[in-house]
Amino acid sequence: MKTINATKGQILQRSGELNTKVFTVESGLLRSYSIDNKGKEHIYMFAPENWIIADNCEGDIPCDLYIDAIEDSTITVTEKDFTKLTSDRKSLIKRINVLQKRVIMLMSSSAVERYQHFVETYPDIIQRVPQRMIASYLGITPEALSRLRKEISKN
Amino acid sequence: MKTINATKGQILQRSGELNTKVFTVESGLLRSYSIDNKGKEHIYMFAPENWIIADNCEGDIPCDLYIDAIEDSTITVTEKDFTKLTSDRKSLIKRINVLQKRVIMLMSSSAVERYQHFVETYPDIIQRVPQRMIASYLGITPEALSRLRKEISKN
DNA sequence: ATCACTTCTTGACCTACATCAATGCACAAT
DNA sequence: ATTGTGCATTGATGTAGGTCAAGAAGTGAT
Repeated sequence: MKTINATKGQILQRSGELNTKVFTVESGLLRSYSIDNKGKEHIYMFAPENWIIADNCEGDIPCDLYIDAIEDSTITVTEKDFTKLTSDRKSLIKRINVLQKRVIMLMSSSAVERYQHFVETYPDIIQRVPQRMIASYLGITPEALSRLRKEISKN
Repeated sequence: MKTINATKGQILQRSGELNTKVFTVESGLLRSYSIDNKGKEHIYMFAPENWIIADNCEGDIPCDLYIDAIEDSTITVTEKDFTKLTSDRKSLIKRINVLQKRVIMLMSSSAVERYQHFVETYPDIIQRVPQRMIASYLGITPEALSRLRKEISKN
């Protein structure tokens, strides 16, 4: 654990990095964001004084988020130590990670992409619930899901 | 902590309830969802076997989510006990709660509503970041935010 | 003072998805 | 067999917000 100063615009973490750290903002303002396949930024969160900001991935997994300073900031940086976590806290962090991906997807992916991601991630659920519920989970109407499936099956 | 059986369609928790429980699915399938002001359902999550499902609010706060059974299910029900939580776990749960609200909003609220909610929730952030970043957080373009602010200021 | 740079705004047009309404289809109850 | 009920599909049309392009206004550097 150490304390660093970051100047406005300085990037502290890039998407794809491993063994990312946890940043605690002493003063200033940080943000985390992803960049989609069209190069567009999507802000996941802002972190002013006393907030903690990090990508909620495990150490050996490449992270999804960029983190940079919106203002000149003072930050303490700590290692993630998953070995020290209770299984209980670990599962909370995993849940946060799932939600992080969901938020990013809702902001940056089309209905087709969200559907395909859902099918890959929860193939078993698809078999067990009516389509209108999948639509409701994806944030679209049953009509839209029906049409989009038709479109996908053509290719 | 007790074990119960729920039949398909049975509602286990309604939006607005206090002191909501934590449900662990032994067998079957549950879902949690919110209902927006137009009466439309938005599914927040599915919970098959071995998943835990709950509204991530503190005991004395009215919850946002309905929970019901999509299949006949066997579930263990436990009390939330916030007094027993480490502050560390408490803050993870709070973060999950914030993300829960964000996911629901992204699925069920208009850009105007999301903006107004942001202004109320983070009035300080608004002062410190350029509008285009607010737009990026809300999941809209800077142009859309500009127009929407103009519209709001008329009334 | 001027230039470069960024942000915000505005206009014209476009598109992904919503809404509304009708139809077909499967399965359960009588 | 028939009627009902919920789900999926399809068509026609509507709309929130996106895209692209052009100013306008502020800010810092030289």
